[in-house]
Amino acid sequence: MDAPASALYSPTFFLQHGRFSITALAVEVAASAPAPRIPRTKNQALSTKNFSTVMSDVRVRFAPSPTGFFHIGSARTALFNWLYARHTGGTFVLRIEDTDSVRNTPEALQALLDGMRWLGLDWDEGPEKGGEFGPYFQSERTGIYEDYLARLTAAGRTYEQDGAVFFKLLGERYVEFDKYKNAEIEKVRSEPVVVDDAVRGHVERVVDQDFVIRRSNGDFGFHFVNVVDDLAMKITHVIRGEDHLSNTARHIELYKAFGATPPVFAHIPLILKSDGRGKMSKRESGALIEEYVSRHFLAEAVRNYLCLLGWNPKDDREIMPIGEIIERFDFAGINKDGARFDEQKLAHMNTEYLRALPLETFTWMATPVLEAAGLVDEAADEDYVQAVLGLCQPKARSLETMPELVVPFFKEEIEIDPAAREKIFKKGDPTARLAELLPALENTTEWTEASLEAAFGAVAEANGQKPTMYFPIARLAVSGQGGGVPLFGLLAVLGRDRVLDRMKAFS
RNA sequence: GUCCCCAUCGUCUAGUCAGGUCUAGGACACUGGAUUUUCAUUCCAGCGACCGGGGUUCGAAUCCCCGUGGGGACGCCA
Repeated sequence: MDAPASALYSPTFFLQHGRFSITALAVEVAASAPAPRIPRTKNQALSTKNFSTVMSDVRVRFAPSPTGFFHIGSARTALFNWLYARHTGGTFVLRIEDTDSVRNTPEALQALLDGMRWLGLDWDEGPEKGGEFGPYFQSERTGIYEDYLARLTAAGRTYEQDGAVFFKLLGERYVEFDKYKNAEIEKVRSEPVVVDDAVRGHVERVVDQDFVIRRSNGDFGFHFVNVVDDLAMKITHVIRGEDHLSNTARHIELYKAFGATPPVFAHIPLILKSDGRGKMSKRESGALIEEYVSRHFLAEAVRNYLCLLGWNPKDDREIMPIGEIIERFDFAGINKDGARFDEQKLAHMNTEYLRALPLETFTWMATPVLEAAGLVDEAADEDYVQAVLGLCQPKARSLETMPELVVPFFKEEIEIDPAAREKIFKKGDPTARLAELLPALENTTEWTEASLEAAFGAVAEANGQKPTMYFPIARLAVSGQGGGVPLFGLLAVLGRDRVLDRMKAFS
């Protein structure tokens, strides 16, 4: 944060260092939104326009298996691949590993594609998009696998056993008792495979057992199809979770058997549980993208947080427009150790993004949430809604909690919060204060924040009280709550009739 | 059990590759103040870490070794 004094107030400084650049984010979000007040759809695409990239030969892919929901770890892997493609001006391929026909359903695929779109991860080749290296569903690529298998067989690198096809390693064979498998296993003394990982550096591992590339039911195995597809689709960089690091040696053996040069591998750290042991599993709270969609998180915030889970720009920047992240994203900034998932920090980022939104956009996003809560309907006065939300935005923590904040504005029958009520009554009878307030408010000709504030001041003075004496009482009577939006904004927006009625009704 | 990867505040991390500027910086969380005459805003401060032990060196968070701890892989799952 050290900057020469002269640079302190330059726009550049703000853009590079300050939270001020959050305005740029807001603009970005706004730009991605359709015209204000059109109901927000779930799959609002996030704009990634407005930054220049140079085309390159880089080809990366995200290859999920659509077995249910969109896991946060998968999303982060997709995100890193996407970032790298956009950073290099390369191509981002989406390939669906749907070889397991039992677990893969159309709904699962839809959930995945929706999640990708929600996060703004657009793919250049893949489902619904096509491309010259298709098909992009593994279930439709059997012919290709047959061809590649034939090549391996022709080279004498396969054999059949129990109806399955095995990949045959090169090297001297011996039999050993394996404690883990609790059986005698045939092993191979093979040369260590070297992986020059873009994140982890030089890694060596020995593959000492032949492995299945085609199951006895005819399905091709993961290692085989993965390598064949990456080869056939001319993938140049494989960015995936560290759980695949030990598989990589096997994959490289296959590349070598095909006489091909392996792609660059980049193994990214795993996302670990918030507490407890091990990696984040789908059962963990907060593990699924769907959860953030349904809780009305801002996709930009989730994406920004995910970018920082395992990668960082090496300075103290955290909240950044996606264009800046794309510009700065590189393997050098990727960490090696697993990162625990911190929902609180995500929530904080979400709040920051929410507050930075232009009011129009904020209104456009919050309205459906209020509708879902039954507070607002089609007939609602748009100006009133926007006035209310204008009051709320600076105080809002999340869209999810907006309804409880705005209840007094949209429900005629307010409920008095017992705890807040008790706090007030402990300090003396509030109805006496209200009685002092009422005539003054009834006589207030103007109904603005300023005039109301003046009226409160006059009442306080006339009764020898501090104005603060009246504030919490008025708030409780009018909203039923002990906290919330600023008092005079509350009174002004609520309007004279409602305020007076509620004060009179309060007991 | 075997192999691979990793190791800085409670959490995410900067600093490590090219050892000194690190009495270790930032963010979240937490605690305490201030300001906002009310408030779920804002500001400030505090708390708080180099896993342990050996080396190498004038000097180590940074390099080496050994422990320990954490993570992952070892399927006819992907």
